[in-house]
Amino acid sequence: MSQEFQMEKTFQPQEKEQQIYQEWERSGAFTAQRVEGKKPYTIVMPPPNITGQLHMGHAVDVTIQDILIRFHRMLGDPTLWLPGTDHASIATENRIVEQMRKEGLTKEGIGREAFLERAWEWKEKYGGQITQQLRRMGASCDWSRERFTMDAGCSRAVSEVFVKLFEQGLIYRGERIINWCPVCRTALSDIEVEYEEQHAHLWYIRYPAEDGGEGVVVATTRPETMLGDTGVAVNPEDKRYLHLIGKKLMLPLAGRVLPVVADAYVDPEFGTGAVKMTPAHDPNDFEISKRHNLAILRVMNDDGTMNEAAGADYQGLSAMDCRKLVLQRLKEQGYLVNTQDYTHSVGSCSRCHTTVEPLISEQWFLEMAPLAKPAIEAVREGQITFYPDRFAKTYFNWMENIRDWCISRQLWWGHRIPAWYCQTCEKVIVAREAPDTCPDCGSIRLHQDEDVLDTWFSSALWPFSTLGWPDQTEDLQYFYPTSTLATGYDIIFFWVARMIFSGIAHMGQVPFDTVLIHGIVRDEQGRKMSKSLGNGVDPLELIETYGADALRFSLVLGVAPGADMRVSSERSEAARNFANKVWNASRFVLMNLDGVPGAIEPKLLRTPEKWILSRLNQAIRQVTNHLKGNDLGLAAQTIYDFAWNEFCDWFIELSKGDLFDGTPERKAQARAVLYQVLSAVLRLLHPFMPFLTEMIYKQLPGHEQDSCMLSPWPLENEAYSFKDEEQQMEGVMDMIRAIRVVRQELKVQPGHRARVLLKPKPGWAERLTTAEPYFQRLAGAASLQILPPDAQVAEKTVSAVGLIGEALMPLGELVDIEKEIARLEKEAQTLEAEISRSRGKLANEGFVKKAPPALVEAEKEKIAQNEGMLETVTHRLRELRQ
RNA sequence: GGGAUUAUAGCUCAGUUGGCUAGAGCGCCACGUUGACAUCGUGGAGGUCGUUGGUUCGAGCCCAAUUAAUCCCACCA
Repeated sequence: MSQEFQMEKTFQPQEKEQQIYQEWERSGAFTAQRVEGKKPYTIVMPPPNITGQLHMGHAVDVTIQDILIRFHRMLGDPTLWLPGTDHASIATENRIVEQMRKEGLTKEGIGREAFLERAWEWKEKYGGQITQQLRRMGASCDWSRERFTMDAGCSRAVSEVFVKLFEQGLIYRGERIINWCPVCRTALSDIEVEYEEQHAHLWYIRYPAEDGGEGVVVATTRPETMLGDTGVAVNPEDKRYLHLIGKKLMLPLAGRVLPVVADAYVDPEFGTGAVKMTPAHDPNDFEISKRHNLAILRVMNDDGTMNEAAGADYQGLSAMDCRKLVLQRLKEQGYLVNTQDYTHSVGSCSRCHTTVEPLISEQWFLEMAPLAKPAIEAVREGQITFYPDRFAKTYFNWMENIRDWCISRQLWWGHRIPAWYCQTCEKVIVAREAPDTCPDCGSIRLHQDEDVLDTWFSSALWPFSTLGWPDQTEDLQYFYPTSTLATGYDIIFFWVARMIFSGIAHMGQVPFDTVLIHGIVRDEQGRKMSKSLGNGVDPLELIETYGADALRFSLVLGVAPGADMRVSSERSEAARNFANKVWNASRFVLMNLDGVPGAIEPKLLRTPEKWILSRLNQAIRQVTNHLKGNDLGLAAQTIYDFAWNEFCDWFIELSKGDLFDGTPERKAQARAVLYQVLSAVLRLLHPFMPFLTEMIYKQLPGHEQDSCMLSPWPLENEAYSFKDEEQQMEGVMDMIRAIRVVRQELKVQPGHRARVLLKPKPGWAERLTTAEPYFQRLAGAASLQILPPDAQVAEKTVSAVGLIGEALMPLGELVDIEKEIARLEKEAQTLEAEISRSRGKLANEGFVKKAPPALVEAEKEKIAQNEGMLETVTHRLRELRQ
């Protein structure tokens, strides 16, 4: 062991991780370089909101992207991972309002300008916090290119797009029924509304005829809206109501006169077959009313209270209070004819969970159909691939039924809509820069629209706005379109779909070729993590306890693409244990090296060395292919298995003989192989566990000045493909396992060393001439003696039967004949069952004729092996029974 | 109402174009301080891959039906 050797006995991630990250960042290695003629690998990071803390969703996002980025960096691709943050208009504004409320302040009280100042202060404070936390995860992104959705460049892109779409007629302003959140006091888009089933009532109310006749009974879930009714609709085919069509009804409480109209939309089977029309507060009523020219009467204020039009008795009441009063009055006056329990879904604001009110309002909309069409085609034609591909269906399903997007928000924090209204001539001016005068009348009395844009309007431009668009920057030309977009399935609609149509519309090219979708993180009980449940697991805490590498590894190992995952401390613990295993294997190798090992001499290699090198080749191939195929879980599993089961459990143990007691020549080869395999393992593992691997890599003799992150990805080496040695090792390992089983079943003390007399199958004797140390080290053998096939052993022995022959161990008084017979009988049974299974397969003509020849051969081989073992076992049994 | 997903060891989950004598981690049982690691080692028990049909030489994997659970979308008052 060298003097300066210094590795702790267990892996202690906490101390070193941040230091390593700082070194990486300082070195400039994250900064992307454009290399002409070389295809770059680019990811734009889904920008986390500046509202707060890193959560598990970010942790998954970041881990997946960082794995891909580090992999491609090591492959030698020019690699850009562009980070940034999102202003998160409504989420941030709510948080600031909340903060102000605690100080006794209101938005309106301090005014727009002061509010925006506070918002920018917030951004400075918390925007930096989350990017620091991304660093804790090990995210190797290019901070020199960090962007913010509201920085000058991104804002310019937003204006540019808005103006362009307006000029194309795709952005328009209009009065429509929108989803209104009375608490956030803003319009919402359809996907910002979450629906859930609620137990409610269906109230049946009589609307008498104008002349005092019976009229009709209507059913409603929202009786308070009757104050805004302007008609009643029935189905034109409905015989019950034919006589009323065109007649007038009297609206109870309000006393207004309502026309009865006929519209095919009305389902005669539902309720009473007569529907009250509240065009200002229901999207269907709005549509029907437009067809029949019914009046539109809005009875609710922006804060969810009833307005003047609702009537003096109701003005100022909340919708709920109004409902109670309306029902009471209807009851008193005899109009309420029935009340039914009823379950229906009610929409709530995805931000504050207040019930949204559909109401008519003048807003800005983006017409979707013309944008959606090419975006659907692009995915259909394969310009973009979804992984797993089923999410393409989700995408199609949404895009094919898409409705216009309400893009204006009655908020202050965000991109202010670049529209100005002339207060003299009422012209609407949409422009990139604030105009001085009205182009029509020359007036200088211009007023900018008060609203801001939906946060996702700017996110939709992220893949190109961050690269400098609308300028044709070198970055934009080189890095666009980007490569992979990794995100959770919960934001396919919010973000992925919108980036796709925006990229096509403004860049003429799709924004990325691959969409890698992951699931959401759940708690140990499988529940969604949420603030209200308080079941969120803090990734930073896990980093503190287990290290960032363990957290990262636990988020990909054993996780199928697109599948939800549960976090549990067991998972992190398992990953931490693996990190420790790698640490200790490295520690062992480093302890036993003496400077930089010499080259591997293929001619001097022994079987286990050829075996591990050959197996390494396969591991490299599999990990590489899995990573290229976006199967991160399988890639992680492959490294895990190779490093732990093959390298640690077998190879390191097998190398000890040479390392401790070998000739100088043998020692040198053992060192060289250990060094080479360890180096490859570290590099294969680096994308998953960057800190650990970097720490160890720098300790490898000869690599003190190198970075694992920047070292080349391991390649398969044809010269190290040794099929025969792999087979040999399989045989040896099988024999060793067989001996271990026998020893444990007979309860042989581990310290009790037994002579092993091995009767090999034909062809194996000469391959086992140097195997003694392996049996000594791993099978508790005192010695290994190879017997001729016909040798008679006089001593009382137990027998372990393996693929390559029979191992006899004189265990003296330990041998319990009865036990031994029982054990062998069981073994014989297993073998017989297996042989008959194989026979059955081969007896099947179809199998022999149609299955691949290699498979048929393998089956025959199995029979031969199993028969050989069975023969040995039965022979042995005969001897014992004598 | 439409679409999708899941159902594999006690628990949590892998299983890439059908070839599996079905794996891992945790848990369980037994043994273990042999010069990297008890955050470890060795061995073991434990599954008719939800159910029923079908395609195929061959099905955990493909098809159909069925049961159960979950999720998303949808304007039925």
